[in-house]
Amino acid sequence: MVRAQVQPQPVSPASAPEAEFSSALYARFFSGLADETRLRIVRLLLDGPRSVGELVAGLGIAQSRVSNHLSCLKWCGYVRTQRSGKYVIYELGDPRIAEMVALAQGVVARNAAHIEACTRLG
Amino acid sequence: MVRAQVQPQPVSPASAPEAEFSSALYARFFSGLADETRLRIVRLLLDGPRSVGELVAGLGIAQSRVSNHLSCLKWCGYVRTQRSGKYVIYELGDPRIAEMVALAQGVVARNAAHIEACTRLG
DNA sequence: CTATTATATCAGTACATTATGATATGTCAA
DNA sequence: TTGACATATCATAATGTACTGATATAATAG
Repeated sequence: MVRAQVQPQPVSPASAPEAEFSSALYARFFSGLADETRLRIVRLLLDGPRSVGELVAGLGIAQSRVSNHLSCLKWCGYVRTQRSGKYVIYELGDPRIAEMVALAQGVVARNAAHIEACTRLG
Repeated sequence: MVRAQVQPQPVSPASAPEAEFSSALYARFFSGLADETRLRIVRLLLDGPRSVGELVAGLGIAQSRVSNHLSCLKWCGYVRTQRSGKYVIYELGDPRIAEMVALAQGVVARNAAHIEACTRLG
């Protein structure tokens, strides 16, 4: 990730025709949560909107790294932004994100040992 | 992915202590769905249990490739297996998987254009 | 306008994941 | 047994993604 050449652009509302299921699209979407840093960001945002600086502080990693991941999350619709003076405030883009994380929590809890031992991913 | 050296092993039931949230673990879990092939497999299994051969036929890709992805999905708890003679039958490992996919559907539909245009993932 | 702080972008490199093809293992039927 | 089919594993090559550090853009204060 993190090869940002283009900026996320606002998409005209309701432009998506109830998406006939494209696995490639969904895979890309889930990739948004398939990274530890991005997941930590989403977790922080579950508690409410945060500026980039607050996220950088909360995560304890380089600003450019955070910014790149935020950009990625924005593309996928996980977050949206709003400028406030010289700050940019990020917040979750959809209430269903929280639900997805909650559901995952149940499945992960049931399989934590397995997942931990997995030799392929992450 | 697909560097299988070890076999998924059964985990003692209820061995996970309601998981204090580990982002690394969750990221790994979501990685399970962050691949087009694996998502196609999950979709096929939404319709019911399938043998490996049926999945290979349905996907139209190499058997070893399917097998590797299945192994991956098994680690993460997305699927479970059951041998039936010389066949191995795969089925979804948890009803919450279907819910997660359904939720994602809503968010993706809302952001399809964005995600499609994303230059980083997938 | 200039300096300062906040955020975003990018090239290069390091690293991780995926696909392929060959081969191994398991099951059954004859 | 042996042969045939079903599934799993693995090494290697190809590809994709993440991190770093430098720099660019944006907004504000002085």
